[in-house]
Amino acid sequence: MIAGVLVEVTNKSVDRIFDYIIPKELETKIKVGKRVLVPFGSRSLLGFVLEIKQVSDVNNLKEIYDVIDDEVILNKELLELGQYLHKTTLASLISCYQVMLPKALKASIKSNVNKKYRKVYYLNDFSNKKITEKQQKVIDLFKDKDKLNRDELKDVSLSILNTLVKKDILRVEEEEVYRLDYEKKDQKIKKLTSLQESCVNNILSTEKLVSLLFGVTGSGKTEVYMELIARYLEKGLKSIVLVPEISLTPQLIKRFQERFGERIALLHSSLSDGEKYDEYRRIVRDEVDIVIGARSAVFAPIKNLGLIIIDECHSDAYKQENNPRYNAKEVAIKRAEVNNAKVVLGSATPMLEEYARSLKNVYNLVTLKSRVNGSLPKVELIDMNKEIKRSKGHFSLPLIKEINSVIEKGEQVILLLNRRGYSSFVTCSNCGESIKCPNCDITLTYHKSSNILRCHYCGYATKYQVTCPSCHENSLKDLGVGTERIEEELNTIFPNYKVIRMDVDTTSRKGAHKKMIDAFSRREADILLGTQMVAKGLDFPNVTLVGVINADTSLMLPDFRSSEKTFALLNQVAGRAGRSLKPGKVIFQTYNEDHYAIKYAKENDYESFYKEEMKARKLMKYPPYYYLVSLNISSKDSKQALIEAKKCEKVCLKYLDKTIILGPSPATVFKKQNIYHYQLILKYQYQDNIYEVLEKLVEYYVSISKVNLEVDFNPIHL
DNA sequence: AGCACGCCGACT
DNA sequence: GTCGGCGTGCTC
Repeated sequence: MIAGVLVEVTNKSVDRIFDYIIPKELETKIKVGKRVLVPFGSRSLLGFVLEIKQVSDVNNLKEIYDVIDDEVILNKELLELGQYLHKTTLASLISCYQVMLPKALKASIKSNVNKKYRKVYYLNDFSNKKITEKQQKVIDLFKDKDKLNRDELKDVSLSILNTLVKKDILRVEEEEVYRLDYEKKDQKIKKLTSLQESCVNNILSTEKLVSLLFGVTGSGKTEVYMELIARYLEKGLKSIVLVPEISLTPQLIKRFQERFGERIALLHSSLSDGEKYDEYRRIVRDEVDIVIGARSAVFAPIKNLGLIIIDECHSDAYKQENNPRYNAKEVAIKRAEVNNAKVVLGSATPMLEEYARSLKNVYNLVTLKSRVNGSLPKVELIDMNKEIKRSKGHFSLPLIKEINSVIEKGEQVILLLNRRGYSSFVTCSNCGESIKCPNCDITLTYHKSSNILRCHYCGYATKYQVTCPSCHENSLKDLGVGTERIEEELNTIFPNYKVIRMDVDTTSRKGAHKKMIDAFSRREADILLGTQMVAKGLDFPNVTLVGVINADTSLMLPDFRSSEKTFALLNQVAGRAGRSLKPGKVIFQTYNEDHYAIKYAKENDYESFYKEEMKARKLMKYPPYYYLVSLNISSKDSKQALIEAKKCEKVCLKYLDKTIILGPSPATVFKKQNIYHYQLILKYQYQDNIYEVLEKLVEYYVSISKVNLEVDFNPIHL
């Protein structure tokens, strides 16, 4: 018998099936979807068995060394889903399979993630054996149990146990354990409002595959999700809940655990590889009813899948920005089709694509217009063009006043620093030069705590010095605003208020995020200052003021979605205020009072924003009116990169007759890790052959090792 | 991707 | 004469 194996090498040139002879002794163990160890050239590699057959076209086959798994890793659905990803993203098939699996189950010879075991002791017959007093005490512990694990025997010294084992009174076995502990939570079920109830019924009764739950912040979308999950469970159907990584807060997890107890699996980046492996195995073993996780949780091989919920469906976090460049929303819809399941998208600010599909009746539109508690907070705009003169640092007088009055009342404040694209960098005030990475074409980011400048692309780091390398004056200054800087300003303006700073730097340590949120909800601080993180999904009833330091920085990005992103961010952060009985207030500081994204965010007027933005998209031929594809052509040799980019343009011009082709132009980051990047943008409405043509093009570049072509369908950024 | 093979320069 | 640079080509 012959096995067709896809090996672990993530290179297009070997991304195909290699045939191997199955040795007799492995014939019963080998199955499609299991991992095997095979000889490959001069090395040994892991690979997935994708087919088992009688004959091969290749002679001189080698033999499979070994089978790795007892159970199948890639079941039928995952096998097909991988093929689907491969076809729709043009990424290598092996990378499509790897992305679906936790590290422990990827085909990788280097992975050392294993099951965790602990010792369990069983009591044997001990009649007519001599037993000391201490030993008897241990035996007494077994009085109504047939086994005890090491934790339950932690008061007993190991030497006593060892003696008992030697005397054959106790028997030891290794027992597999899960690493994650679940605190038992008291069950809480909130009664739904009649509005929420009718949303649930609407979604349950729709014929449509996808429903869009369009609900303002604080309208209780999570309650709707939980009720839907419960109703599906009554039918024996299970659910996957996707949440953007950044919104997957301990608060949210706790709410689900209070409702559904232990039958939840979490798949989430702050878990260790071992913990993820355990959670994955609980899913495979059918020990959970609900999977909650970030993007890749959409691949969770849960049985009897009935419902996939995608919360904050406007978030760009559902798109993977490296290969395979898939979008979890599309995968969810694909899985729902295959499993005869339903998809629920939820957001207060849906992506234009999603709202447009709902208006066209492709999706079932369900609206949840009012808040559970009270009304939406009042938003005030501060025109920083006028206010900057009387401001202290980045804080306008009205914002300072408001912060004071709120904290005097014993209430709390959230401050958002809209930092996108504006991280802290260093510029020479003499010659105007800013410090760039020698390998990549971007400015280095200044990290104050360690006093180094670091490149976010390649990790290059250098010590910060005041001497400018270009004009040799001592004039290098730290510009741009970071949360650290704002924190300092806060400490100067409000020396008596306690501030918690939450950003990538302060939350990277495991559990740090949860600690900060807990501390803030216990009112151990007056102000929570942070980046996007503070805008997403947090629920603090005592927060009555939300301030946005710089509402408009994200408008400046060279990105066709910048208005949409700004609107969504402002809308969300505003939603953090006044979530309980106390009314909330929101202040946006801005230099662009009249921009429609700011104006409609102030009014909380999604529909008007939608109409205005749709006009712009139509005019500029952007989604949802046009589909986009971005091609990235790269090479160590910048000239060759351009030559090949022009070649690609020619091919597109020739075969893609109904497509608008832009470029080639230098990519947003032209030089990255000493490789030069050119970009082509394709825009089309109807172009049936586009996958075929681009697949051919990708194939062609497999054989050209000096040049690389990457294709991104429906890119989020350009 | 790795790793072997192979063909040229600078060293004990 | 040999060590080692990295360009090229192959992996069932």
